[in-house]
Amino acid sequence: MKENPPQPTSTERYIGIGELARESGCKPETVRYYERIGLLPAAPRNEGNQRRYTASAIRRLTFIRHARDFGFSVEAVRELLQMADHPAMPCGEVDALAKHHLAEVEARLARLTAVRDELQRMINQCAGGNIGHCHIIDVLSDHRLCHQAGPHGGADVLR
Amino acid sequence: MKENPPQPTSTERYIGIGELARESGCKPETVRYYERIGLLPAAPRNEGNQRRYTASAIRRLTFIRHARDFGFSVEAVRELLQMADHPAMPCGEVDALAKHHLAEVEARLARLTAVRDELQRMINQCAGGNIGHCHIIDVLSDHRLCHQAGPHGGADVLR
DNA sequence: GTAATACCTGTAGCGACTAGAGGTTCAAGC
DNA sequence: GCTTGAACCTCTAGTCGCTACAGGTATTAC
Repeated sequence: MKENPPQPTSTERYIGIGELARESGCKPETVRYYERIGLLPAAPRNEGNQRRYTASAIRRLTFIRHARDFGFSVEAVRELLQMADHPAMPCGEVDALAKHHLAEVEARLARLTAVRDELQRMINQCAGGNIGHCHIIDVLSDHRLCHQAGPHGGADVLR
Repeated sequence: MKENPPQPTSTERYIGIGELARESGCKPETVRYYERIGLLPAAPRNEGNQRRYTASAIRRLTFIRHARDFGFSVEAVRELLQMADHPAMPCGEVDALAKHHLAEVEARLARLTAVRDELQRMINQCAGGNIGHCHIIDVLSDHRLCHQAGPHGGADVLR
């Protein structure tokens, strides 16, 4: 089947989902997933029902991947995309979203750093005998042996 | 119905799942989940089919929670528990597991630190105009504006 | 013409829980 | 003894952000 897509500016080059995925550093499944959840608009199809994309889709998907790489949630990316689609609006909201995310990243960093320090301490203090006298097991058994007060930030410390 | 549990040392005090959960800092649902996946042994039941626990369950669950707080995966916790159950064995494996986990934590820390720095940079450079000239949107749109080379560590940078 | 590749839809799985429905048991007060 | 409300039971489905598969169709290269 020949390329015969819906009618945008007819000089534009169309690519398939595989090439789009390669260009923007993800997988075709992920592209379809983003379309399904509405991060990407439904792509026009050729006569064989396959999705055809233009350069603007590459740009949008690259933006999404980049924001995701920064750890923004899909919902945050959705908001960022909406904002990016309105260039005339003031960028206070973008700023706020980024700052909020930064704060979360910093909180995670703090918890993760505490966990690393405690892990290092318990490894350093292990004398290498048997498990009955293993400092690592001891620390895991008894929170009072930790240097930090309180829990380490919950089971999702790494998220 | 009176307390009339299966017959361990009959002086031991039995508690319900709610108290166990409170004592060890998690929820009853989580306790049942841990039993289902085999981290906790199936608890003995009273005549009304409710789980009854002794102090040893509190210790085991506290160990699990503490290890999870450190970011050990459930599978790693399973291994740690097996090791802790054999106090006469040498603790080399415990040590190796902890060191492996430490390496992962440090890798995450490095990625997260890079993300934080880049986030900070893009927020600092935002002049506060409109979205069309927003440095945050620009950086997200174009990876070349990042100071770091390569991707930031994938979408799961925060895990 | 044929074979390899790319694409399609729909569904299920991952990890580590969490939440809810709909029912049973327990503990306490009267 | 009765009633009330909290705690408990099982089973199922939902969370997040994909990823993988099954079973089919379209395109492309030779």
